[in-house]
Amino acid sequence: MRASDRAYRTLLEQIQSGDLAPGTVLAEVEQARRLGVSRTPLREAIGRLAADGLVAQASPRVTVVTDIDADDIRALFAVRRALEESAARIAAERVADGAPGEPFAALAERWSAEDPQADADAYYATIAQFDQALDAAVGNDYLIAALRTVRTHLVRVRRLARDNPARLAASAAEHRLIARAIADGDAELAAHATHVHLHHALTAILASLADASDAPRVARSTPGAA
Amino acid sequence: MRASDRAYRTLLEQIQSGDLAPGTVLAEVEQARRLGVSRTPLREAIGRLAADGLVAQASPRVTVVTDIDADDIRALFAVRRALEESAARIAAERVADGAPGEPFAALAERWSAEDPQADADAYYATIAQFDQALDAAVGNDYLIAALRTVRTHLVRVRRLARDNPARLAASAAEHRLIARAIADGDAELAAHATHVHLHHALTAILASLADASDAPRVARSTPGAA
DNA sequence: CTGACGCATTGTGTATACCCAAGCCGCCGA
DNA sequence: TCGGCGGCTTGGGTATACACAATGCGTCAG
Repeated sequence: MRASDRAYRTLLEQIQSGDLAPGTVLAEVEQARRLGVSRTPLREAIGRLAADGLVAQASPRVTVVTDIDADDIRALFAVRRALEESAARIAAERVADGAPGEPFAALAERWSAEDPQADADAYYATIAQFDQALDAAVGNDYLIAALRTVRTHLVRVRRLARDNPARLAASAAEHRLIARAIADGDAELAAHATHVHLHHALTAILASLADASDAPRVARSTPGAA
Repeated sequence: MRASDRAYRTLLEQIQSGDLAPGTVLAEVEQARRLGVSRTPLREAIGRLAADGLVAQASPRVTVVTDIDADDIRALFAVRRALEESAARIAAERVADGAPGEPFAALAERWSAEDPQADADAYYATIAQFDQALDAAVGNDYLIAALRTVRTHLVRVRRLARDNPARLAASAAEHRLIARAIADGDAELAAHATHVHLHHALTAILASLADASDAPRVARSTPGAA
């Protein structure tokens, strides 16, 4: 693998996981030394992160990890709603038009069979499979690229708002409906179920954020509302 | 301005204008020499173009200008529909919620007053102003970034499909309705009028493409159907 | 004559050196 | 003592040198 790819993946992971907190300054020489690559591939990695919106130029000389607040999450979900509703609708239409619906039927089965107590990691792994099936079903590179950007940011949002088991179970049920609708070729239901799911997801995330600001963690990097 | 920015702008312009035809191989040393910059900033420019989807790695060693066909245009419009309908709806909602609607009222006026015989350049200049007003009204950086990518590709699509005066006049009327709906804060009308406009635009473009393949230009870079 | 192997060439990936601009600190003058 | 100016330091932008890998062509063997 190329050094620039390694640098990108490493920085992406560390930003998404919060190891590199929002506001952290990414100096080229320092990061290059830390990641064991030279400045040239590191610059390319930072450029890609900037294109993703995960870092930004605070001033002509300093690049910082971008922050994400409740307004960002609302804005992100507005885009997500637009793209995922379309994706669900198109996928269902294509299934109705003869494309294979088995992957979605299988996922719907997974979500009904799966232990609702399963941990968040298993849940998100299944979500990733669903996303992959959706991408394959829509077969639209432009849409996939746009969704990829949204998902990149979404990883950070999920970290900000830890899910509770009840929400996870409800979310699984919502996804079961979406997957079933796509498998059945019901475009309108797939789109509306997606809308409903995203509404609940956004509500839960914002509520979780409000809780977190009421009882902030120790060693919180940003001052918060407290 | 930075050398990498100059290289990016120049290459972007030349790809969008067709000076660099689809399939053209972009070798680093050759392009760096041609644009009068060194390989380092040129690599950054090519990287940005790759992120935009305007160039792609055909093989590990060759980067080529991507092609765009009827299927690409349909895929692009699927994304465009999702994003612009949302943008129009959100803009109208925000106007209804107290945001200034004057820019859209002024644009609606422009489109009703404007000479329907006006040339395509003037038409697209007004469209650009409308896009700018829309971006400002929605105030959603994630949505704006996604729309920016779509518009980047759209420039190439417009070049492929030369517009006729009748379509330009009809399109102006469609935009007048959209702008009025936003100015009036009518979100549903704004979204549906956008949907209708994009349907007509896509239909006209595909028809124009079909005409063009019936009577291909001389010196056409790709063999075409003829 | 054909196919495979090896060498040469070319171009990308990476490292590094140089240059310039911006920010900061200290000094001087008011 | 405070404000402004100038130099120094630091870091990003660019150019270039070097290394490696892939591709293409030529040659040799079957």
